[in-house]
Amino acid sequence: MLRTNTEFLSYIDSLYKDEQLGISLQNFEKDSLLLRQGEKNHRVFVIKEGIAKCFFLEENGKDYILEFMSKGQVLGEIEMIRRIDCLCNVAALTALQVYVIPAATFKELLAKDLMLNKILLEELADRIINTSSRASFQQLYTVEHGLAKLLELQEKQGMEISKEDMAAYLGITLRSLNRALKGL
Amino acid sequence: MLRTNTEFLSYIDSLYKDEQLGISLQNFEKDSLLLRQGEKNHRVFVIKEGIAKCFFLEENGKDYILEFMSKGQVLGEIEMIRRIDCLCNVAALTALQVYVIPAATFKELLAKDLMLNKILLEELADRIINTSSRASFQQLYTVEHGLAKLLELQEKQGMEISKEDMAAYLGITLRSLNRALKGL
DNA sequence: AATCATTTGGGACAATTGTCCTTTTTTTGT
DNA sequence: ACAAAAAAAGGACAATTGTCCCAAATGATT
Repeated sequence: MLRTNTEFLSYIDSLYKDEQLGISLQNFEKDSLLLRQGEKNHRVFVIKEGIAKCFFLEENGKDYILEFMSKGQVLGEIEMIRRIDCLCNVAALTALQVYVIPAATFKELLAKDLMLNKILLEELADRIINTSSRASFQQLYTVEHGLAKLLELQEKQGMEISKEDMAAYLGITLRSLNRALKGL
Repeated sequence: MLRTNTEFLSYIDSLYKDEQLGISLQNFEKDSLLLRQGEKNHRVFVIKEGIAKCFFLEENGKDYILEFMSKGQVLGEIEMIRRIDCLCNVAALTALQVYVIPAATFKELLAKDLMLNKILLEELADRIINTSSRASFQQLYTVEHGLAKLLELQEKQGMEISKEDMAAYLGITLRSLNRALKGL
């Protein structure tokens, strides 16, 4: 649930030293938006420190949190690979330090660097496993099952999530979350 | 919803000619299982003709259909990339003709062929877009919205799906599907 | 300490969905 | 054509979830 990718982090750490590539470090404060759903994007972020959330804002005003991202997670790469506008919003849940890779650099590496390709393939495959397992689980089990799983993960990661975010992660209302919490 | 990938199909078409690679063609009859959730897998399939469904079978006995796959779609690649047992079941909805790529060949290509890497990255990125958008939509909108969208897609693809599969795709019971159909 | 504003939790009712089981329709075999 | 079997549809009730709104708790300000 809190995704990390140490391999990607050390890969990018070493690329950072090569000044040719124009990779920089940037800070975002808590609650700022790194990517805004539907807008153009021209860089790729890799989280060095902190936690972000990726979420859809649906037309009916409801949020759905896809993932919580931490060390070594890439942001904006899907948009770059598929040449589309931002799929979802990405917001900083804590202060963030991120590597920023310019579009040109990322595309060049994609076209030439087998190591990047390998790491990305593994990351995307993993996300598919996660996202699809979760979709299935959330559709076919009760909210209480989903909540129990979420609390377990949260415990294990030692991470605290606001109730609003928990509800958005489960795809339910706050009211239902409160009820489910009682029921445990 | 009915995923295809013409680029992948022509790529594999040309690889097939190289006999060194040991890629073969195989037929599956309607309703047969290509991959069984939880079992080991040692090859990658690419659909040349026909339609398959990927679905989870949850412990409570319910099915959730992830995708309907057709021409040019890869099966088993995630398992190969992440070295895991089959994530879900894959069943033939129509008679199928598929290319079969041995594990060794696929891994070698992964390690050396930038073209394969590129095509796969684009395919996986696209699946993430699909799966996550759908998860969000299904969680945050009513069944009727989801059904309307499904019927629309089905119409557009000129594909017919059994009611049981429609329900499994929407993650609801047959009873609920029938009710929703009335409601339109 | 008192007041106001903001956040958090829950009551009441309506709407949605699941479960179970019966009824209706379709298919199959003779 | 008809009976038997199988598949599909729907009724009735229970459980779950959402909506709307109010009450309690918390926090900031004077």
